[in-house]
This record gives sequence, C-alpha cells and structure tokens, in this order.
Amino acid sequence: MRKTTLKQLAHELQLSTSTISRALSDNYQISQKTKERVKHYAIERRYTVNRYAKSLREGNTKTIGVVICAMDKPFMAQVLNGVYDGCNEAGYQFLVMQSKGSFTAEKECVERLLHNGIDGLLISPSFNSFDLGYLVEQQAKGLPIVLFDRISRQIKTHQVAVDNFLGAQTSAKYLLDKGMKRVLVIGCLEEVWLSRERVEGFLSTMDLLTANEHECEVVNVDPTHREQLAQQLEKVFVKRLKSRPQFDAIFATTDTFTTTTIRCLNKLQINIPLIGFCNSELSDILIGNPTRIVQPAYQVGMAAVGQLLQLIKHPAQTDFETIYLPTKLEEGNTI
Amino acid sequence: MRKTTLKQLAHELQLSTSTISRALSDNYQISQKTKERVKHYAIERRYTVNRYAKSLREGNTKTIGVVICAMDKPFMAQVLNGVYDGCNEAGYQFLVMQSKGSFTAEKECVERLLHNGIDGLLISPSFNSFDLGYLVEQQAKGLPIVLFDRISRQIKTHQVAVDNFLGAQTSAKYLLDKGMKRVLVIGCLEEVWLSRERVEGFLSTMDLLTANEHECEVVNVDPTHREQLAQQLEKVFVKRLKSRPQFDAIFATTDTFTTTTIRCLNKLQINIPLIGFCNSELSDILIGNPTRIVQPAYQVGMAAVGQLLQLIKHPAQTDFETIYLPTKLEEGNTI
DNA sequence: CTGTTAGCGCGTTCAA
DNA sequence: TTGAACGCGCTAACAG
Repeated sequence: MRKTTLKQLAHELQLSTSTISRALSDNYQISQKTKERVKHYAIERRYTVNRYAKSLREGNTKTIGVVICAMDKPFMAQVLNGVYDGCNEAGYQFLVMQSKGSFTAEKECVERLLHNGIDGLLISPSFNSFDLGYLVEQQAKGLPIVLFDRISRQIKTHQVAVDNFLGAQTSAKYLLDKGMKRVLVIGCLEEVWLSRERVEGFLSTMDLLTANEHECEVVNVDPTHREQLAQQLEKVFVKRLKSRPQFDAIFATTDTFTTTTIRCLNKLQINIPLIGFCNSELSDILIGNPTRIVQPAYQVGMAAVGQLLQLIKHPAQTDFETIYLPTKLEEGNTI
Repeated sequence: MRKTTLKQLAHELQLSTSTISRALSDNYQISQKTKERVKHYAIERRYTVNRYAKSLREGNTKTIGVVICAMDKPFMAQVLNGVYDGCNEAGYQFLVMQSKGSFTAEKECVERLLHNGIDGLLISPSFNSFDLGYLVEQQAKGLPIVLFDRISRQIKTHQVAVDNFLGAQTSAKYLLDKGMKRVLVIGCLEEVWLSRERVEGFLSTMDLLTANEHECEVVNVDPTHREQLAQQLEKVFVKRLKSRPQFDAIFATTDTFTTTTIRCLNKLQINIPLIGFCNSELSDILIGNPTRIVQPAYQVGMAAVGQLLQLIKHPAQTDFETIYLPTKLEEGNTI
C-alpha cells in the first residue's frame, strides 16, 4: 500500500530527488533526455505526488470547504454537482459540511473546515444566520470566501445568487396572462432574503400590471419545522380556500413551501392552480402538476467555484462582483 | 491566515515542541501542571494541529473516499448524508467522486482518490462494472474497501446492501392481499443485481402464494439513457395496457423505473395501480400516489462507514460480513 | 518528567 | 545541467 516516493525513483534511477522533482514538473533546467527518462520511469512505477507532503511544503491544500444546510435537498444536491465539476476541472477537491439550518452548527462547520485546512470557503448561510461577522473576521485573516444562494451585504466579496426578484416577476406575469390576479402568496416569517425578494418581486409586477387592482394576500409562515409548517398551511388553506374560493391561484416562494402546499391541498381535497419554486427532478410528476420556477442550481455551484478560485488566485482582489443567474419557468398543465 | 504552530507555542512557553505535542495529546509522561498550562495556552492562541503535517508524519489521512454514480439522485444524496454523520462521529472526512455510470470513469475515480490519499474506500459500483478486478487488486495492495448498494461476490470484503429480495417479496404479498395477481414487472436488461433480485423476489412470492396461477409478465428495459427509457416504456405501455387492460398493477423495480413509469402513464392517460421503489422526499405527492418501497438510504451510508472504519482499524480482518437492511413499504391511496 | 534528534515526502535555495 | 541541504509541522525514539 506504501506509495512510490521521489526518493525511491531517485535511488532507482541513480539521480537526486531534486532532479526527479524538477524533471516531473518540467523545470527548464533539466535536459530533455533526463526529463523523458524520469517521466517514463515514473509512470512505470506508478508514481504520484504525495498531496500531504506537497501541501505541507507549499502551504496550500488544493481543497475548498463548502457549507450548506443539507445535501439531501434536491437544490443543494444539484449545486454540489456543479461544485464538483468546477473543482475537478481545476484540480481541486472539496469538503462538505452541513449546518442543518443551525447558526451555531454553521459556525462550527467553518471552524472545522479551517482546522482541517482549506484554501477557500463556499457558503450558503442558514436562514438563521443574521450576523455574518464571524465570516468577515475570517476574511480579514485572509480566508477567501464566496457566498452563494443566500447572499448578504454584510460581507464584501464575490457572491452568486439566483435572480429571485425577476423569477417572481415572471411568475406574476404568467399568472396575469392567464387572467389570474387574486393570488395567495406563501411567504416567510423570518427575514429570509430569498423568500422576501420573491414576495416583493411578485407584488411589484402585480402592482404595475394591474394598477393595484390585484387582490393578492401574503401569508407568512415559519419554515423551521416541517410538520409545523404543514399545520400552519393547512390552517391557512382551510380558512382562506375551503369555504369561499376567493383566490385564483397560489404562489409558493420556496421549494419546501411548494411541496408542502401540494401535500396540504391534496389532503384537504382542495383544487386550485399552483405556481412555485421547485427544483426536484420529479417536479413534473407532482400531484396537480403545478407550474414550476426552476433555479439553475448546477450553474450556481459552477459559478461559485469559479469566483472562489479566482479569489484564491488573486487574494488582494477588492473589486467584487455579484452574479445573478436567471430562473426558468416550466409550465404545468393546470394553469 | 498563518495558523499557530507547535513551534510557536513551544517558543512562547519556553518548552520544547515535543513537550507541547505530548501535553496536547494527554501523554502520561507529562505532569498535570504542564499539561494544563499548555492546553490552556493552546486554546488561547487558537492552536489546532496541521492535519497535513500530522498525516504526513503518521502515514494516514483520516479521509475516506466515496465513489457513487451521481450525488444528485435522492437515494445517493441520502446515503451521503449517512456517510457524513458516520464520518463526523469518528473524526474522519470524506471525498466524493462521481462515476456517472461509466466503468472507465469509475476506475479513474478510484485512481484519483488513491492519488489523493485515502485510508479506505466506500464504493457503489456502477451498473456497468462487471469486472471488479481493479478493486481486488487495490485491496491486495492494502486498501480497505467496503461495497454498498450494488454489492458483488467478486470481492471478499464487508458489504452493505438493501434487502432487495425481501422488499420485492413484500411488494408481491401486498398486491396479492389486494387481489392483484396480474402484474407487469419492469425489470432491467443488464445483469444488474439490484433489479434482478427484485424481479426474482417478486416472482418467488407470486409463485408461492398463487401456486403459479399468477399472470405476471416481466419486461426488461435498458436504463442507460433517460429519454430512451421513456420511449421504451411508452411502447410497452401502449402495447400491453392501452388496448386491453390485462394487468392489475405495475411493479417498478428501480427508482428511475418508478418515476419514468409515472411520467409515461400520465402522458398516455393510462390509469393503473403502481408499486415501485422510490426514495424521493416527494414520493408521497407523485401523480397517481403510487405505493412505494423505500430503501433505508441513510442507514446504508452509516453502516458502510462503520464497516469501513472497522476495516481500517483491523486491516488483517478476514472474517467479512454482508449487512442487509430492510426496506419499508409506504402505502399510496390507489392500491 | 522533559529535551534532542530524526524523518515523514516534497520543492527550493545555494553550490558546483 | 545536476546534487546537497534545508525546512514545511508534526510525532516518536532515544536520552537524560
């Protein structure tokens, strides 16, 4: 199991380790002949550098840390897929940590990654992370950081997000085209930018295109616990939809809201058009076949890695950029 | 960004690096007083060991490699979640590589992990991997390997699988209880153990409980390309279900078969009870509300890590174990 | 109980 | 064009 080392190659070729090292890295000081001999032999002996020794020597790790809420949510799994490809292309690897939505856990994740040794950090702060001071602190110590998904103005750095505002506007336009202007909007209690932007984008278009004649209502729920969420929504639906159907459609502002809404509507036997954010592969075979707003998850991951690698390469960078990627509307057959 | 080192602590406390090292690892040779002084100061200076130096020195990496087909499939994402928790508990970390279903890519993944440095390998071979000789080879060189999900007799080691046979039997029993014995079974063309075991398990119970009076038919399709799969299934459904409904239900033997079946049935406007393997979080709100066979994905990941760590700890191990975890049946409301 | 020394594998001075 | 020597940060064998 012991891997071949430079020393062994050197011994076997009757050369010094430094010559081997230089030959393998195509150093100009080495003769063509020696280079070829060394390279050839290295392949034969299946030599590969010891990453740990190299990292120790060079002071980098060729590893980036990724902190997310949970990797078994479709959106995040797709993002990770993008991160994976982005890293591979560049010869990097990545370590994932899950905060499970806890701010404390999130800080611990970063701590552990730091302890582990990373060249940069990719993070989607949990919706409970109001104070990103701990990130600013690490940044000041020299850690390259890129925020994605849930971005924030608290920290000056590259960021990658989905254009939630535009996505929501598109949804509103879509509904209005179908003649629907009485919409029940499922928003979020917390100060979650994601949901808020979507509510605002939606209403802005509604206001503009209907000259304020829309009859939308925003319901804010607490997304923290899955079961509680279902209960909250059920209550809302019973009250607003069951007796007198005063709404043309529902707009769900997050993936979880969309799927939980389907669950509740189905349970309550309520039939009402639904449009909502949804990134599952199965979004086209969900009950009621809702119209979906799909986020470019893979591209988010890709772009975020790109930004981070660039930041690692140019640490002195001070001109930061926030990339907004567009969503895609996938029509269901009920609206 | 430069982290505190043993040397710095040593200098600042007027001790030698070895004393610091020993104190921090609670070596018995160090006096209580010194230990406390050192530990206290280390915390104050926010010292953490350099994993790379430690690994280089100790010859291990505290990292395990994981090779899977794709991490954005619900089942695998859930497995990874289990792997994550299992690793974290033990102070290990893991590196994921995706084979995307290609045998060549799979071998390259292992190669890259090896190059990177891992203490052990967790792998779910792709359904195109007929020859696991390359794994046996690495095992012979001393690499601890654990197979999960798609297990194989080609390699003697710990393995973790889902009890596919039993799960399929349960499905058959479930259908028979409902009086359904004319079942269209969607199986797999390739020699994929997963699907085959499920077909066999299903038929075995059908044979037993109906004394061969069942009227099942097994259709084998090629799962390689998603779109082709849909076309194949559509053809099958048009031929067998559209004109004369000679079947009571469909049994889909993989997650992909289940969801693609739903897609096709929906498109063709065919209404027939469906039971199938499905591990998505959204399986309860799929069109037609099929009955699902859910695999204990998280537990598979957990158990596999457990096995691997044990193997890493006791490399001489020769008494191997294959763990079979039970599936769970979740009733839909249409069967 | 503590310090000195050596070496894990590598890349990079400095010397030849 | 090549080699010797050093040190990245750490642990362990060997001294005292």
